[in-house]
Amino acid sequence: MKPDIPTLEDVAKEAGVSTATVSRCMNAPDQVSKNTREKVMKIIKKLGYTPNFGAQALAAKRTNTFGAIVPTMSNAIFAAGLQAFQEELGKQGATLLLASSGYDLEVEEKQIRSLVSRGADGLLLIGTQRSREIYRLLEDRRIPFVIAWNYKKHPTRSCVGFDNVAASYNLAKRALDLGHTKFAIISAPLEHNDRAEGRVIGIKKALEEESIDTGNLQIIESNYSIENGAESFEALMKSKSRPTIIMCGNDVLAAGAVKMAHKMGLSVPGDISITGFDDIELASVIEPSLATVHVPHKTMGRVAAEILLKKMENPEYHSNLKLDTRIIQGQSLAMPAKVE
Amino acid sequence: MKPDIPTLEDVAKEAGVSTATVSRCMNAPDQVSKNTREKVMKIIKKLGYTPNFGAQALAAKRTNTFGAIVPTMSNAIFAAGLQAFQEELGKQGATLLLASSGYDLEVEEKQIRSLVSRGADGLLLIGTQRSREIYRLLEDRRIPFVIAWNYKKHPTRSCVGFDNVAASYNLAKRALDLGHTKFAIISAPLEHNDRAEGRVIGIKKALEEESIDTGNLQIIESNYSIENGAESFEALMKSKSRPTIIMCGNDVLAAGAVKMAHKMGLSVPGDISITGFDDIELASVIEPSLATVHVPHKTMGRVAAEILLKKMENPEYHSNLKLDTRIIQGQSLAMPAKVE
DNA sequence: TTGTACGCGTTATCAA
DNA sequence: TTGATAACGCGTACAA
Repeated sequence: MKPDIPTLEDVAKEAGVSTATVSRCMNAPDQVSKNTREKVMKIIKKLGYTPNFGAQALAAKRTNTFGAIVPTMSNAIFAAGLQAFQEELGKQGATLLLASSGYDLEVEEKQIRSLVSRGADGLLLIGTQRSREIYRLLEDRRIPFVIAWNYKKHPTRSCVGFDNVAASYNLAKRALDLGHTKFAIISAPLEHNDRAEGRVIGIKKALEEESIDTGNLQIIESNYSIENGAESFEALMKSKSRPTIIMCGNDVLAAGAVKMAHKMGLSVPGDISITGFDDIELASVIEPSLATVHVPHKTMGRVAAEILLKKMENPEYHSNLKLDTRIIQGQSLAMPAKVE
Repeated sequence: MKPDIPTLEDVAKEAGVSTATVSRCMNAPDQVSKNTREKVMKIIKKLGYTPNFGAQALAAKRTNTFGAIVPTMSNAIFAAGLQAFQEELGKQGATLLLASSGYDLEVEEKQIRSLVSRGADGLLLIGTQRSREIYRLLEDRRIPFVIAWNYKKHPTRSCVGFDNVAASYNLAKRALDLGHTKFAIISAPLEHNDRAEGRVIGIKKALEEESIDTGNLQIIESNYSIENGAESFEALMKSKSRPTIIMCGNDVLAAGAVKMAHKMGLSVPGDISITGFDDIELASVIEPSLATVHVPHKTMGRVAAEILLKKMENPEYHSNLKLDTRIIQGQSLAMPAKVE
């Protein structure tokens, strides 16, 4: 009556061989004669045997499972990257354990511990900001990990990302070249988010090079949603010193800004220029099309998987890979109406 | 030199108690005297002990891990639903094992087997289309699963979804009421996708009720991307019998259609009405705003988790939950230019 | 090429 | 309240 789950032993008995032989059929087929192998495989199929993961992990000390912790799955950029990450892992028969931290470093830390204790063979992490102890934990246990979505040269750690500061700097530079001097920023929350932080830093750097005071630069921090982008935009445009350009930390916030601009009867880029970041599909649908920064999210996910798999084979392997970004010259960025 | 990972035994020795006591400290704290418990917990912290997952699974026969298989993570609707699913699980200390099948039923089947052998305590699946054997496998092994994103009454299986047919029917009905008679459809690929299929069926049903011939109704199947939506739209508008309304299987395809309409110098909804499905954020940013169907994706993810957790406690529990959708009356749907 | 037998780190049963 | 100890299912030396 019990729907007993077949074990290695069941297969062995039915096939008239030892459990060791059955085990070898699955893990090292060449060590078994073709004859017995075929016999065993038939029984395996017949019984619908699948190895017990716990036992396997316990005995073999590896799980063929990789963990990833992203701030959120609702963000298209992580979704696309994860998709690529998982596809690459899938090719090697590995599985993905996924958690999302909600941009909370403590939650992330718990999840790292959880994934580690679940025997993750390797980890994909976003950004570099986390406690020393957690890095220690990973390094002590020799758990390969790779950091994505932010580039930071490091002698032993691996990362695949891009230079948020430089990308943002370049975009701001372009705005300056067009004659803009009155900037404002709508950023994702900066705390515990080195990507968002980098993007703001890049803008400030560009402004300072042109001797524009960044002391009273207006920066609104806003959670990832179109609605929030719209609200922040409204607030900025109602302030006493209207900017001529609003640079947004990501395309979603920018989309909200554009939406609100229309609602307020403002022309983009006639009355106000708006820029985004990420180049998600959304950017091309908005009218006017969004000036933004293209980031190779899928490539990042795929490469992260590759690095992790290489680290599995050779623990000494590491790689700091900086991917290129490029500015998408959308119509939402143009010269300011009146250059003083 | 080895960064030996502490085990239950290490903790037991250091604390001067038995392994059983340490185990109880973690799993049934009330069965241990406050005194020893505190002593043990201190050692656990000190040594940085975390239970070995494999061993735990092997001994306890449950993993506190749930699996989910989605067609793709790149689709915002699944991303949002998964996010909610995971958050709900997280509250109960459970973790998510995630895989994506790329809309391939065979891949999905492999992944189900993989997740099962990994000891997933329960599964979230999308849609109802899969082989009998796989349902048998799950039911034989008494693995709780819940089907989401499509509703189908069933005496023993659980699902939380919505009626794709009815929702789509209602939207088509509204278009008919406005006077449209010449329809065309841009759908997601229909094979192995009961949601997409249902949406087409709903439209056909509405048309047939008005005695509109659906025999030569133009349906283009198109993969999920703005670009594909645009191409399909162009093809339809260049055909000899131009429709007055194009109903799209999802908002992303619809966004592409709107984009191409602008490019072709066509006014929406003046020259052509366009509808979407899903009501992702994108729908509200497009101009004109998209007429679409709101689907409670997050709720679906959350409820799916709740059902699964209930099934864990009581294997007999099951629930067929139909969530409501509602039509979003966007500006992209209006009366046709000339009603004949 | 195949089989024997031990160990992996927990949980859970049964005594004490 | 605590401690021995037997599973749990598999991988893998080692032996045959």
